[in-house]
Amino acid sequence: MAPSKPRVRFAPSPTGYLHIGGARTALFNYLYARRYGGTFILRIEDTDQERSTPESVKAILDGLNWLGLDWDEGPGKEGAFGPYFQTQRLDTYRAHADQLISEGKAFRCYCTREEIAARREVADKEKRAYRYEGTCYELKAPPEGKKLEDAVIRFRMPTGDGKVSYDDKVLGVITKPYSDLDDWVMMRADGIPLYNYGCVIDDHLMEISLVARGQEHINSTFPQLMLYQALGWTPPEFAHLPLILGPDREKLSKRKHPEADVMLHASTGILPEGLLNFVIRLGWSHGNDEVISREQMVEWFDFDGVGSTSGVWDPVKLKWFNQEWLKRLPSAVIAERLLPFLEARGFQARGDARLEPMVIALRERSQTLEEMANTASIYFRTGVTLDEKAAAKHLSGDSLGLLRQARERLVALPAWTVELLDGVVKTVSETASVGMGKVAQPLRVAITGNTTSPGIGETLLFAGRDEALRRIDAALARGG
RNA sequence: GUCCCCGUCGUCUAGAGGCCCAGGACACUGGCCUUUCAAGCCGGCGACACGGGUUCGAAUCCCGUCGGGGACACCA
Repeated sequence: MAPSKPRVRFAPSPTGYLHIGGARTALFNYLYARRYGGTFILRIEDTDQERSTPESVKAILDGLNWLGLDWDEGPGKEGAFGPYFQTQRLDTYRAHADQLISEGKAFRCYCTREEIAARREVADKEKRAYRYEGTCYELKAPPEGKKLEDAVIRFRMPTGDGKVSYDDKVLGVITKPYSDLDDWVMMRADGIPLYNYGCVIDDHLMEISLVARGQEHINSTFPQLMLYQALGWTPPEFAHLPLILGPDREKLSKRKHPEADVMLHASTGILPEGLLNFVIRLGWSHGNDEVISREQMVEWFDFDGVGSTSGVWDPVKLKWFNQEWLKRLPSAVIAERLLPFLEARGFQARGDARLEPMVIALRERSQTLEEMANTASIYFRTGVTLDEKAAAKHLSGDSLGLLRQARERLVALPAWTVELLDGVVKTVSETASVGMGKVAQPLRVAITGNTTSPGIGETLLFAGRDEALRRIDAALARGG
């Protein structure tokens, strides 16, 4: 059942950053290839002259690299089926188009866009699919006033009441009558192929065995299928993946949804593991499993687990997944990834002994690296801003006395460890016959400026001996 | 408008005729734990769009209705 050595591809057009929908398409293709020992190909569909940019190519490669979705063939990994940029394959498209024309399966069309639009309008009004119907079919030479270079190349749709259908790996059999299809443009006058054309030529020549892409492409698979037929080629399998919808229930798009940008999430401290885990659960499942590692994804992924209903982007659940990975990944790894966020806040924490313990304490209280860095900043900074309400409640009256007692024992400590630090709180509270909270809270407010933080021993440790004592003194001074 | 796809808790989903008066996760919520906040643990709320069939029996199959989304370019 499982195809041996499938060849699959991700074929983005470089017209902006890598977006979430593309990332998921890439992920599914990647996983399928990895699971079955196949090949994952990255092909750049840069035929849109107006919108394609080298910067976008870089952005897409960067995005895939950040996600860890490495390709076997494609930019930077030239294989036997290159080149992998469509603009470098123009001769190939031209050659096949010429062949199709000579066989009467495609034709040069000299009509203006206006003429086409007008006729299409008439067809719409008469409630029938637009068909080119004629005039250019039999042309052996350009009509008066036109040149060969003016002609676009159109596919000549068979007439009659035939049907095209295929068995989608996700949706099952889908059929479309010929009468719904028109004489679509394969290639522009300047020799640039259009999507449906370039895609088929490349998929076949690159020996793609399965095309997995978003459901927005369902309708374009029919003209593509007709082309395979005309060329006498066996089409690959197709799997159309459910769409990812924005909070407004519309397809996640770059224009309307900022969260569609993969690297935006990187910048807010989402881990690639978290993003991938969230995204794979949108449209794919393996029983009730939620938190899934890369290894398990590779082991479990297949298209029979892909659902057919679109999923809504849920930033809350994304963060939950992210925290799960924050908690699961080795603390050293998280520490390393946290560094840039600390640097952005002006702190050089590399090599700081407090870093890893801090990660361990903070990852249970943070959903993103950004949150973690913000909290960690409190300890790296010099001085602290006290929250008025917290100070009023915990740095007044009896609390001040307890704080002073704690300070005396703290300075006397032989070493600054969590155990000894916690011990001080315990001793002071026992001596004064009060609950530990009576001692811990004033300390906490003095150190962090607020009433919430990790355990008091850790909090003191993170601030460091000198800084902690300074903050306590400041709090004491303030309280009178 | 035409064509295509889809329709289980608010959201992501399990479910492939009896195991389901529907299970898990997020969120929300009650409690436990506790030096705070988290984390963790225990509990609660909450859905098979609707109407017809088929069947001894339907969330699961068929038809219709309604609803949602997508595609209709010399963009991909």
